[in-house]
Amino acid sequence: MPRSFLVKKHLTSRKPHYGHLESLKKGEATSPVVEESVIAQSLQPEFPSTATCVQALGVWECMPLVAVATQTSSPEEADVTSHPLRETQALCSFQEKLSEETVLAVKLAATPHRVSPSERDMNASQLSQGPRLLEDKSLIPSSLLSLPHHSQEKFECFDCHKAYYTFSGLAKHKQLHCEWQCHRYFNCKYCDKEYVSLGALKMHIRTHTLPCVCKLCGKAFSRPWLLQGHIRTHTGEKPFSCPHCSRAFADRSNLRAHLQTHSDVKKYQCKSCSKTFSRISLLSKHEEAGCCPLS
DNA sequence: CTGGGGACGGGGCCC
DNA sequence: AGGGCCCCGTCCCCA
Repeated sequence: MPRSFLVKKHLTSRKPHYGHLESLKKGEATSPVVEESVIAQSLQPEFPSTATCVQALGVWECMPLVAVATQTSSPEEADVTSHPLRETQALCSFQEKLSEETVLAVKLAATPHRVSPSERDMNASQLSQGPRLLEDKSLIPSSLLSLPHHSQEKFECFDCHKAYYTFSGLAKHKQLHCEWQCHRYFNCKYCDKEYVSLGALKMHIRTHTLPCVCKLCGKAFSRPWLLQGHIRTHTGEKPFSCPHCSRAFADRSNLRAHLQTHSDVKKYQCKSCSKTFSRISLLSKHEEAGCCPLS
C-alpha cells in the first residue's frame, strides 16, 4: 500500500483542539460548548437569525479557542480583565430574539486563551441559568460603537496565531481566510481521499490527471521526474552504479535494494528463524509461508 | 519457491 | 507555489 502521510487522519496533531473537545465532552458534560453539536442544540429553531448570527461570527471556527480556554488554569494566565466576549455579545445583540443560551454559547465560544477556570465555570453555569448578557451596554464592542480601540486586547487565532485588536477582526479572519486554511480538509474530486493541505491535494490530483506524457510511448505519469525515470527505460541510461559490483541501475531505489544483496545481514529479519531478507516483501512471503506463525 | 531486478507510486523535504 | 529530488514502498516479472 502506498504511503499516505498527508491523507487526513482524525486525532492527529493537526487537530489537537478536537481532541480537547472530545475530552471536554466526556469530562464536562454540563459544558454547553464542548462541541459544535452541543451549541447547535442550544440554538432554538424558532429563531433562524440566531444561527445566522452565530455562523457569521465564525463561532464554529472558534471552538479551538474554547478548548484552550477551558484548559487554562495557571493564575498568571487567568486574566479575566479582557473582554473579547463583549464584541461577540454586542454583535449578537443586533440580532433580535436571541435566546439567552445562544448568547452564552457565543460567549463561551469566543472566550480567548486567557480565562480563569472560575470564569469558565461561571459561563457554563450562566448558560444553564439563563443570564441577561445583552442588557449590559458596557459589553458593546468599541468597534461597533465607533470608539477607539480598547486597551491592549489581542484576539489571536488559535491556528495561525494572527492577532487582531477586535473580535470582529478575528471573526472575519476566521471566516474569510483561516477557516479555509485551518479547518477545511481538501477532498479529491476524483476519489474520496482527503488531505490536510491544498498542496498535498494538488499533488495527489496529478496522479489522476497524469500530465506528464512520454513522447516515445505515450505513457503518462503524475510527475516529471517519474517520466524522466521512465524515459531511461527507453534510452538505457543507468546513472546509479553499485560501488561493490559493476551493476548500474536506472532507479536509485533499485540500487538501494540491490545494495542489500551485498550485505550479509539484510535489512529485514524474520523474528522466528532470524533469517534476513533484502526486501520486506520477501520477508512477508517468508512469514506467510509459515515460518513465523506468531507474527 | 526464492531472490533479485525493473518500473513505478506517492508523500516529504528543500530550494 | 511549484519543481526537483529523496526516500520508502509496492507490484510484476524472471532466472
